[in-house]
Amino acid sequence: MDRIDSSLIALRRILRATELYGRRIKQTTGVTAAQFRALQIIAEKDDATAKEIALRMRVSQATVTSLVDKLVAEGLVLREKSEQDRRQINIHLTGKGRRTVAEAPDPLQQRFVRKFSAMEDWEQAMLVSSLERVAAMLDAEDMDASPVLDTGDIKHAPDQ
Amino acid sequence: MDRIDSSLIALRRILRATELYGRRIKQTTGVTAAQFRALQIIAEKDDATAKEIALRMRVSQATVTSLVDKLVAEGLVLREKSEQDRRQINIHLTGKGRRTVAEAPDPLQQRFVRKFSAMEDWEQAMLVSSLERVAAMLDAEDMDASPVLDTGDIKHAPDQ
DNA sequence: GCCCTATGCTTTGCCAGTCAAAGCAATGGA
DNA sequence: TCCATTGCTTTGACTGGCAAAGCATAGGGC
Repeated sequence: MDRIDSSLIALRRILRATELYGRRIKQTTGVTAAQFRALQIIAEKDDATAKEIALRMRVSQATVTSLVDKLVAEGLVLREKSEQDRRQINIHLTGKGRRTVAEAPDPLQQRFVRKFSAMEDWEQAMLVSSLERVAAMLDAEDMDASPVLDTGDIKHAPDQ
Repeated sequence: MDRIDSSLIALRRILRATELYGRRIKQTTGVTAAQFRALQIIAEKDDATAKEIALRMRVSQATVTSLVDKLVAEGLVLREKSEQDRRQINIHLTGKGRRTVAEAPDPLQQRFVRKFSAMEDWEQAMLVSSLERVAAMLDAEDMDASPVLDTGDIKHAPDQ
């Protein structure tokens, strides 16, 4: 087994792990991964327009509409017409939404953070540089990825 | 920005890159990523049972049934009752299926392989060990991942 | 040889995410 | 005043995914 195989297998495992965690979360909690991602983007500045979310998530506006529909149904966000430009809709968090973002459990990310924190300094450095290297290898276009995995937010990861 | 953030961002970029590539392939080729993954598993031994595919892909048998339905509709595979155990179904490739697997373009994986090959020996080694480390951090259970990314197969990657 | 349980797959019915295309509403020139 | 543009939603469709129920076969145990 050569290194190319090994690296591809490892990548595949990473991909699969996030996929499986996503599914599990969908089943156990109310908010799904995609919905939560949208929620986080809104939470960053406490509100956002549909277009903004669509651009950040790299999905169509139609998709955002349906995601936001669900968030509204859950009482996590509210729609409100912008006063400046009444075509725009400001989507902003409710108290419940804010709480959800803050408290959302994220087993995958927590797991990562916990184990990462336990690593030696040099190991951490190596890992970061390797991951960034791989990311650069894979993504063609610019990406404004925020520090967010599919299903969680580092900023609020509880067990540090 | 600390290392945890950096590593999570990099991970997110990797995830997103594969996600976007998957979408692009879905749009340009007939087969979707999930369907192609199933096809590859079948191709490995030229045939497979539904259960086998379900286990390898970590999805339910019901899901496999629907994926195979689509592959059958596309004329890529055929279902055939096993002679040994008539409860089992052998799913095997057609000529078209074999051609599809062999020729399927895989920009993401090709890209990775090309860049990986261009790296220094020590860099390759570091990358492999880092990726495996991360994979181990993320996946709880054992995983028998084959050397296959979401959308392609290293065995047939053309540009070496 | 007959039951009964286990096994392998499909069917049914559901939900989420995603898009394209069409539609509606407001903006902002010309 | 009109019209093109912009921002969002609606509609309708497709894929992936699951659980539960159903169907057919296999294989013991008696």
